[in-house]
Amino acid sequence: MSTVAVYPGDCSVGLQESLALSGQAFEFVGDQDLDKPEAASGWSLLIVELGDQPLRRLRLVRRVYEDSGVPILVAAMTDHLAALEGEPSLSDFTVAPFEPNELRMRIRRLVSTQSESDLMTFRDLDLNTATYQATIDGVPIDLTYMEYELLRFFMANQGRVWSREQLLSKVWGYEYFGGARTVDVHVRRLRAKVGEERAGWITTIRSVGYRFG
Amino acid sequence: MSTVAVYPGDCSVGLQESLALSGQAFEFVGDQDLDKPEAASGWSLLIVELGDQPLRRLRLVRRVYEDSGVPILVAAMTDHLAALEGEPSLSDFTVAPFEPNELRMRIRRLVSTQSESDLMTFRDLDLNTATYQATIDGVPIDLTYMEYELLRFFMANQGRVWSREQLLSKVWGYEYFGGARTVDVHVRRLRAKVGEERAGWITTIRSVGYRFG
DNA sequence: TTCAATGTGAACGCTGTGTTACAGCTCCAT
DNA sequence: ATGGAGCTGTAACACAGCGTTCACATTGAA
Repeated sequence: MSTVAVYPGDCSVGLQESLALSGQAFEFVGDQDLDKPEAASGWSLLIVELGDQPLRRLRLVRRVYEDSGVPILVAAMTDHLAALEGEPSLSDFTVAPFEPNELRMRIRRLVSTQSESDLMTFRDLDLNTATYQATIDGVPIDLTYMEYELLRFFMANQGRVWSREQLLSKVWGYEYFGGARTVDVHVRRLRAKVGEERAGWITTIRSVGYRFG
Repeated sequence: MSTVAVYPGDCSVGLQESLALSGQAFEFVGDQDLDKPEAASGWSLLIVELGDQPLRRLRLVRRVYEDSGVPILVAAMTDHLAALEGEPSLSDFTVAPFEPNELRMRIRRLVSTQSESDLMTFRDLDLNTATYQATIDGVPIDLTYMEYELLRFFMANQGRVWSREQLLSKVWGYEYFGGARTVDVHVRRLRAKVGEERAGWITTIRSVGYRFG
């Protein structure tokens, strides 16, 4: 599920060194691994170095991608870039000489973000600010606008106490005139929607305010 | 709609040369351009060089992305890579020294994701941008021009919420002055034409906007 | 015990959205 | 020109969802 595979097993020394320096665990794979139909199912990413067989390896890339849909990072020489043009099967590419920092970054982008979007996380609660969706353990919960905004503020500002007045001005807006009890009600609804076992994530600090996390 | 913008206008010589060699047309923009709220609506890509103000420019990147959703390519130094970690607003990045071939490739990848291929698909709905036809399960449905454009934008930019203002500027054009309710009506017409069971593909996010997929 | 602060449930009223109708417009055939 | 047909934007109305508030219950501190 989280294996980063590298092909071919005997890839260039430059790539090997950069991989080593990037601080990631890898599994080097050969042709026999790629031929197994279920091969890619355990991989979160496949890195393919074009090396001296760019066209052959590109065909390979295309096939593996179409079979498995696994993200593919191609390590190429400058001369091979033209061949990558319009190739839909590669998720990203990098050009020799391979630099550890860049490589590490590209790997993490591909591995971490299956869906490339703003994501805030607390335990098993995710908040996607691009899609305006909240999920618990992957299961979406639907929040109303204000519930969402309040939760977002809490998740972005964890660990400290916020008074009702502060919350009103920061979440509802500076110009807002309303009773402070409004906050209470929204906190209550949030607690209810995230479920009983998570309700404690929002702590009440008596006669002060609320704290998340 | 197909302008590639570069910020800052006085970017490094190395980047300028690579841009020139990459054989693409550019428009160099400054702060005043980015401050205009509808600025990015005419761009298909924004290239930002972090230069000597990495953090400030990263904030800028984040703001522009959240306002407009335009793809952003960051040109960075190796030292700045760590700051890009987990930044959802950047679509891609490249590391100095900037190489023309690589740059050109990354630009084309980003531009072409937005100006989609001839055939776009979502579930059983196909959009053939070459023939300007939409089909459900192979059966053609006829959409008016605006319905078609709206659907095309949605399919090319799935999964993220778009406010009515963003849709107006991105689908109708940045120079457009019109009531936001226009969007509602067109969304409704689209929903009606794709059929009841598919109407839910366009989700209404109350007091935010719409999301497709 | 007593009082203040907070939890809880329900009701009201407003805002945003769905829906329909229609007027202006372009385009095309007559 | 002229008529009609289709497309688009806007206004008007209806309705549902949601935020706010209130009343009452419960908790916790003095």
